[in-house]
Amino acid sequence: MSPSKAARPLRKRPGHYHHGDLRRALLQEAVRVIQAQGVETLTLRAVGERLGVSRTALYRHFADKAALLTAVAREGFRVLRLELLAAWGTGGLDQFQAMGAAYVHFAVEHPSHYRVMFGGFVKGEPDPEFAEEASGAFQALVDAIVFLQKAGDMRTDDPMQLAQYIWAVVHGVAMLAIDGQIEHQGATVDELTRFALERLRTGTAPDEVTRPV
Amino acid sequence: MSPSKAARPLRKRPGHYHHGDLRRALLQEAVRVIQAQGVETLTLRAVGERLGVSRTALYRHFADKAALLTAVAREGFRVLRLELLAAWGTGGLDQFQAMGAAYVHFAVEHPSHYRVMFGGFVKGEPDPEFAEEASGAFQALVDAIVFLQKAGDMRTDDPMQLAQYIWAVVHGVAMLAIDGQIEHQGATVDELTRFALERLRTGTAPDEVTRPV
DNA sequence: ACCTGAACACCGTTCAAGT
DNA sequence: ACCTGAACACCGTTCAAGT
Repeated sequence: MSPSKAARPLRKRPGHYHHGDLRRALLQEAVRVIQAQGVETLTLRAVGERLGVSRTALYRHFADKAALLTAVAREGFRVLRLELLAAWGTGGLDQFQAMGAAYVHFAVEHPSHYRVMFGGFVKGEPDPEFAEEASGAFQALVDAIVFLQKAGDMRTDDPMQLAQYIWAVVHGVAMLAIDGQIEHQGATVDELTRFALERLRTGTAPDEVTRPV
Repeated sequence: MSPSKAARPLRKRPGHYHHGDLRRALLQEAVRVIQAQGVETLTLRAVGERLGVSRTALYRHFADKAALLTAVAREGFRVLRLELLAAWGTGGLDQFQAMGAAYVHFAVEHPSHYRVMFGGFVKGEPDPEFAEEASGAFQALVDAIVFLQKAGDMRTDDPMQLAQYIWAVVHGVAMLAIDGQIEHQGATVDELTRFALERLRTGTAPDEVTRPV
């Protein structure tokens, strides 16, 4: 068996002074632990040990534990944005539905990531890069809404307000799904997601009582 | 200045062996700390010290820290249910809107309570009393939906599914509000709540294209 | 029954010192 | 520049002992 040929060394070779790309390895390992066992079990000491590095080495790359979590959240928003954009594609009402489904799907596939992103771990206005990534994902939604409005497929309220509302809906479904509150009641996440997106579409449809022909 | 005449002694009188109602005092103090500084700063040692009690006295009343938090969450669901019922009153479409507003209001007024209730601190199926309280609040919503359906004021989908959807909407708004993501964008929580409830109403209205007279 | 005090096995973080 | 190892000030939890 040859060792895994991962692009980056996960573990420092003993005796070697430098790790190579410790920052990336730290992030990767943090995500792995969070994914596997939850945020609250993440300890910096265990991360260091697993990487074959002293427990204080981390402080060369992150100010503290909160900074590490912020970096994880930032990465989460980046991936989320990409998946939203992929679902949206060239745009349209059906693709908008797909975007909503992709949102919930992301949360369900990366529950711990999602919790770090929205769990209140990122306080105040700490990291500008984080804020940029988060608002980037939000912007993908706003853009889609404006597109639909121009096509006459969505009511023409303030796009920002619509975006916040729609975000709240998928965010709510995602959170309940992660907390297991949906399946606990005999329903499935997919069913609820479909239903929610259908209600959402009805609720945001253009109110053209008399459609101009 | 006479001392506050609170019904229960917050602090044990030194020398006295029993506290009086330590369980209630612990709960009360935990809520105070969480409210003031957030869940993550809550330490059992500080709680004990503030109550003038050893740091292990707590274990006579709660199995561990998680059990204390579960008790806080349970109390939160109880208060939430009461406030939802108060807003609903004798029922009706307007009262249903008031119920939604009351939900968001509760979250905004008790953000740390709310975080404990939904932050994933309560794992698995630990406390039956907690589960009962949580599903009691949910039931208030289901009952209101059935009422509206009978009155012909809401579409007649499965009430459970509708309830989950509506819960997701207000939950989403509440979470975004608590995270400061709404005001961060120049909007107010009240505006978004109003808008969301309006869209919600449109999306769940009975689809009677031809209304029977 | 209820509370105490010492002890255990952990944390995150700091800091002088090494390479 | 980057990493180390000891140390500091914390945690939650246990347990024999007191009343």
